[in-house]
Amino acid sequence: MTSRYAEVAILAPLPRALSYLLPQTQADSVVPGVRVKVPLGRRHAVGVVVAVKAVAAEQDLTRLKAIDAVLDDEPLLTEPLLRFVERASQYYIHPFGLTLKTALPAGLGSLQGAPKILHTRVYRCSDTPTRLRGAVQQQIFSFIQQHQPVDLAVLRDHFSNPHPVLKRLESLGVVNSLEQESSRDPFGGVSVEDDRAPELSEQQLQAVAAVVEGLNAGQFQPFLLHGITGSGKTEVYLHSIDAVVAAGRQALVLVPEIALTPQLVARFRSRFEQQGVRIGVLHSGLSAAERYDMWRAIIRDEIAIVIGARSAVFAPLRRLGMIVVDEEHDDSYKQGEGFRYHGRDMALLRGQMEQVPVVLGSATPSLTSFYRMQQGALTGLSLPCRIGDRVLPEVTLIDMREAEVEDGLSQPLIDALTLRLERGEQSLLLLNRRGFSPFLLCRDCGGSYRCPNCDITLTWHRQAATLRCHYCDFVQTPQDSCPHCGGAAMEPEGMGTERLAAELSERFPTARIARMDRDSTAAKGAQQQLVTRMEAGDVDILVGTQMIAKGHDFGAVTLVGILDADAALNFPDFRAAERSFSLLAQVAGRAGRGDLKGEVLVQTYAPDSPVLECAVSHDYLRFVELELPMRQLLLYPPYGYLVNLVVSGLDRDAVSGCAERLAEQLMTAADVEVLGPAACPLYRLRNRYRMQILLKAQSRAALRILLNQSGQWRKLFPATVTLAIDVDPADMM
DNA sequence: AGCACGCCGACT
DNA sequence: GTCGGCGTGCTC
Repeated sequence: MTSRYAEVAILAPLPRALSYLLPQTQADSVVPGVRVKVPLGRRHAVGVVVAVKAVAAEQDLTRLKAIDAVLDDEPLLTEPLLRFVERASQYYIHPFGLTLKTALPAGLGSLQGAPKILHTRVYRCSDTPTRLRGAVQQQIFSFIQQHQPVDLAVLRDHFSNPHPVLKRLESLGVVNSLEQESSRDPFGGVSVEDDRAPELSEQQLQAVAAVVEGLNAGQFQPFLLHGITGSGKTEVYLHSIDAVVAAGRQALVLVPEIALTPQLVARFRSRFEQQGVRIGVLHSGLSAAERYDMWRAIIRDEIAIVIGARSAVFAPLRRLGMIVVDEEHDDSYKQGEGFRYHGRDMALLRGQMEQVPVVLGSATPSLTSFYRMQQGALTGLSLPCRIGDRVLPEVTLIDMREAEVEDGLSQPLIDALTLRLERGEQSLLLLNRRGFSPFLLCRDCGGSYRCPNCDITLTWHRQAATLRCHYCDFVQTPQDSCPHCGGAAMEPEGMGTERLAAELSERFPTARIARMDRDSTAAKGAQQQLVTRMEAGDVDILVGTQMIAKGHDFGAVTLVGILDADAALNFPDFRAAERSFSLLAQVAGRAGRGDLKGEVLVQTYAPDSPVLECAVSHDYLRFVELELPMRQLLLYPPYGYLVNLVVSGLDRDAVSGCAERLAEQLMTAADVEVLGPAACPLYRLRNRYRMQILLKAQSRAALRILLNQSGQWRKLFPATVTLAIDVDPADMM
């Protein structure tokens, strides 16, 4: 008998997988992809089996401990998926076990408190009754007949106390029931209308044909679908996915944050569910148990199309046929903490490993993707026209240095809002700062409330009557007097969405004003409710953060106002211009999507900024021609590759000392430029001091060689100082 | 991540 | 003399 042992990646920050003997019982259920409980030191931990190996003759296994128990009946990951996660962990220099923990539904890494698999009773008709006594019996039977299989929970929703009747029907032998694993309905039982595919334009047809060709070729092929807002990118996805499904394969659709795009999900459902094609969603709005359900439904091969946020790139589809990354330029694809992966880049890696086409779609592609298309690494597909030839909105810059300004609103914007109210048309106002005001200022000493853990002022939330830190979770209520000098008057200084909405209400007392930001949409369903009100025309002016820029398609909006266009422009970051341009282009695209022409007013203190000029003229290509040479000059992406090393700890001197020592050691590296150490723009965050060292190189290989030694760097540090490695950073705050 | 081991200050 | 602080190191 050949003995075997298992390689187990513990879901904790261990540098490598550990070997364990198979358990006495259920040894055969130890297969790659199942979770196991293993002894680790003097405690127990959860890990994922990543390989089962036969013992080589010379190996001594007597020192190995044995697996305690197998935690899953079926693997949670397929073998190709395990290999993909492993590659991802190598790319981002992140421990395999922790990477797995991020990829898997939350809660599976601990021994207690893991999400439960729910079981429900499901009813079906088994016979046609000769005659049923009682109207209720008849009603329930007909309901089951029409909707079978029917969940008990659904019957409870439709009938009061159906249980005794169901028992009776069962004993009559006309229905039967089955205890089965339930998939909680992620759509909350909402069904959608059937939707017919429209005729495609010539360009759309060409794009679909190219993708389908890639699909049929059965090989990795990356596309960049560049189409301005309203040009019909979604139809290209839908038609391509139609071909994927027809070929018996599955599609993965990534969106920046799915909770923000209920319309996209509804469109997919209406197009596919009538054909019996099941759609699954994975996003942060789901509970841990719901995600776990969805994950299991996917790996059981019950789902043909998965729509999800960045973590859905790890969805355990077995017959993946294509990956779509919608709004590929969006920053929310990059995870900012822990396993700092980029959903789009991982989609490309997975597509490469599984030999399937990957479609990146955007109205304002990331400069990296656009450049790679120019270089031929991505195949370009272009949709240059808006559907129905709707004209782009007219964009006007308002020079705030010269304009008459009241409460943060310039006179031209006030006039434009007044005009929309008179005409009964809707307006959107973008102000990318939530809360009432960014701080409370003392009139006597000029002091303000600051976060005790971070290097910033506390934002005043008037409605909640609290001061909050937008970086850590610190909350406090203000005192009656200034905390510094005891002065009486602390007054709100600066403008946030909450204040803007309040001031608009005063200025336009009869207007219906709503606010959409993280605060006003925190409650479950609040976001959808806002969208519904907006669509029903129950809102005249919608004030919001960048949330209003993404994914919504409000037909009756004819005015978009951007209050502080410079905010994103002045970010201390090489991507500031790119981010500004795409945000402006996105919001501007919200105007005039219906039959009415749109107008966009942009308030700025830098009206001569070339970035704004490009946005005004809807000129993406000119923006690219402007920005790429700057990147090239400084060897920033896409011309160079970056890795940001963030050293942090509670002790200021220990942090800077470690950062200095690390930088010194790095200086010897070949072909890698070492910038810093420098204090991070947010020097103190969550009570930790933070320094960064930016590595820049012309090739990934040079960085790779350097990063291979990163295991040793941590030895330079005491345990109190931590090093975070951010490969391809999206920002450097 | 846990969890134990180990080496320096304030207590009976 | 010990109790306990947290800094360091290991986990098959």
